[in-house]
Amino acid sequence: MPTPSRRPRADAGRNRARVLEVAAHLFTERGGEVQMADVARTAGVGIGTVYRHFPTRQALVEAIAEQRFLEILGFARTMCEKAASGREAVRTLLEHIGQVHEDGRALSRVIESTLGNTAPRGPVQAELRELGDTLIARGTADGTLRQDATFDDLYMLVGALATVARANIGDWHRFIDITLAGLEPRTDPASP
Amino acid sequence: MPTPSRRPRADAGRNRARVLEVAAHLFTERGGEVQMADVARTAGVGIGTVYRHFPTRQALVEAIAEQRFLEILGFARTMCEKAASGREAVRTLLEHIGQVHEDGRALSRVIESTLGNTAPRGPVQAELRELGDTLIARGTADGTLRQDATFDDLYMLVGALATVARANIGDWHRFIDITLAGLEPRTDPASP
Amino acid sequence: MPTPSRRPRADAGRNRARVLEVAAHLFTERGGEVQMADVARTAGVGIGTVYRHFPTRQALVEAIAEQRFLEILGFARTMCEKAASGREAVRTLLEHIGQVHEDGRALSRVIESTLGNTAPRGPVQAELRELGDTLIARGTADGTLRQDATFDDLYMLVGALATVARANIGDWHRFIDITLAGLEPRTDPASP
Amino acid sequence: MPTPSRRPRADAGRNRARVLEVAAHLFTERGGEVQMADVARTAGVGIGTVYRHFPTRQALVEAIAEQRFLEILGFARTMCEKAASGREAVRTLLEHIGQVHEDGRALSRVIESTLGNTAPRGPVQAELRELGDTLIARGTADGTLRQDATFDDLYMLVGALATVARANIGDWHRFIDITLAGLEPRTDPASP
DNA sequence: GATGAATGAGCATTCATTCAT
DNA sequence: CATGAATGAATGCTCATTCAT
Repeated sequence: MPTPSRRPRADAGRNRARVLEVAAHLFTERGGEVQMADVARTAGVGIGTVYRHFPTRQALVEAIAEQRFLEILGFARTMCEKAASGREAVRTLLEHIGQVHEDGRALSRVIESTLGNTAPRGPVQAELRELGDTLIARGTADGTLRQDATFDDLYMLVGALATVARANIGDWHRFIDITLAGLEPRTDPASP
Repeated sequence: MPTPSRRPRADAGRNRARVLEVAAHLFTERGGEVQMADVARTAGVGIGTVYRHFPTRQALVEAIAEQRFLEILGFARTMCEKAASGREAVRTLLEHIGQVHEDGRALSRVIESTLGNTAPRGPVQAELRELGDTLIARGTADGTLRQDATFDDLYMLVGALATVARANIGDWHRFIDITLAGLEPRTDPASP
Repeated sequence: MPTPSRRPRADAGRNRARVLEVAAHLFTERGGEVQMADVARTAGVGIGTVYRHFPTRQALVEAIAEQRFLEILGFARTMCEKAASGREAVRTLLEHIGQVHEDGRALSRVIESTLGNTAPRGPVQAELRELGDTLIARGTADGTLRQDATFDDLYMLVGALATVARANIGDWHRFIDITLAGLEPRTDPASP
Repeated sequence: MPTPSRRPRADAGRNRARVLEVAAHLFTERGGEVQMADVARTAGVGIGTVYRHFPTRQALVEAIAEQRFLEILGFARTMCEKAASGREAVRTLLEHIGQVHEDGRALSRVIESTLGNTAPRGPVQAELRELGDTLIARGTADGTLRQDATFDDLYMLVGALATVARANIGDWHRFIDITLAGLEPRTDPASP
């Protein structure tokens, strides 16, 4: 790894990145029982350094969560154009999110218990919103999603999916199937 | 109140019931910050007594959760027969569950963070399973649910619904709508 | 000491007294660098026990300070009647207080830096006030103190004396001399 | 302000003065909770620079205290000659000192808790001593102070006055009154 | 059975000081 | 000379659980 000498020069927040990476790793493997001191030790820095960059345990978790959002956002942008339809675009996104939560169950639980279900702050939030709106619009336009589908529906389903995937409540692929079926245009507007 | 003298009569597990009731109350109002000592004090017993009946905090939470399951089970039995169709029976059940979690958000969070998503143990589990199977069977029989709908689907959706309702992720009534739409018989076999 | 077995029965706050005694000792010898854990260890109890009786470091210091006040109060009552005059009664009191602060310099500093100059709360305060008033009244009545001497003067001088004695600013006996001379009846009302 | 470019000219100890000034300000306003980093930030320098000039927090406080002594010394020199008598000269000095401590209570406490009651080192000490001796000598010579009054008395009373003024123990003007009365020539040799 | 005092490992956070650049 | 990122020992406090009475 990029750690030539013990105390490089700390070019800007090189350490910050390292701490973040290490923390994500530890949370993923050991969950909430990870202590700030563990993070520091594993990252090879003093605990003070961890606190310089993340003044609170919660701040650290927030940073990790934001990083995750960014990864998902990146993936979503790439995939968005390749999908055959609006619904398939949503499906791909959901599958990715489900996988992220399955792969990082412990981390997911830490984020959930620390931040509740707070949406990301600032620019990320705006980008997320924009992306979601785009997907929904595409689906309603090409007729692969119900006309009344909204961003809020998507947001809600993502939250639910995260729970299903991280808590191992059932087969989250199946959850996506059912859910997307529920978002299809209603053939029979008056359900029997 | 029923505490005339210092030691009323120590009737069997009168205390157990009292502790359980008080604990549910406190968790509902103050969430996870409730301490075992609070429970004891509020119940008017020593903390040792609490531990006699519930050897662990987790055990106490489990007992509360089971009680909840029982209430839901009771409601479900009553409602089951009145519903117009299998799907409507499921809807009624889900609506009830959503309401329970909305009304007891803090308690819901405590249960979630303490027990993860562990299903109830013992007899309750069996009864729950039986009830669920019955509902699903009725729906597939009367054609108001997809033929491939299973108990596991229901279990998963209940878990997801609980999250949506307790974390306030969105409108859980809407969640039920989408979800039940997804469980309808497939008019268009084209979707995977 | 009255510690037959390791965990006697903790008759009421036997432990409380022990912790208080030990804490006073340690503060007297090592001053502010004493940690709560030290107190617990030295007292032979768990740190939780210390916190049970004194929920805060400040609370512990307050208790020690109050104890000191009580000792002084006790001494003052005894001495009050034996003194030849009001002024001599005040002198005896001041000498005692000076001695207490000289003997417990480090403890005095801890009390000062923790509580500032807060007067004792509750009943002790009232008793102190009463005693002081009595002394002043006697002195003004028998003509050994200035007619305009007040309790507030005494309170202020005690505070100043405490500083002189604990900080070793000078000879506190001399401070008392000067101070009492200043409280004598004014022979010459218009000072030259 | 004198910070045109990033590094003005680095004139000798221009920084030292700035840090000193800023630190005194901060201590006066926020007391002991001021951190070294606050001082650096407010002074617009790096924390390393603060430590270059004052190798220790205590050193910084000492420098501030010395500065104060110098101000008082300056005032004393001016006033000394104008006073009507030795006693009045002492009174004027004490009034000034009381005012300084009242105006800078928080700073006073910081100095006290950091330095205890250490007298200033080096030349300032000598000047202070000389001034005090002069005042006392004048008072004993013109008969407005007791013949046995000494510099140590004055030093002690100043220390006590500082406590009264900074801790708000009582009316420090009254303290000066009583104290000076105690330093008057003894009309009645009866008292010890 | 009941009681509640005692336990003590565990934890997040602070801040004066150092030193590589 | 200046900078400020890094350091890490120190600290007060919590709370589930135990056990002597």
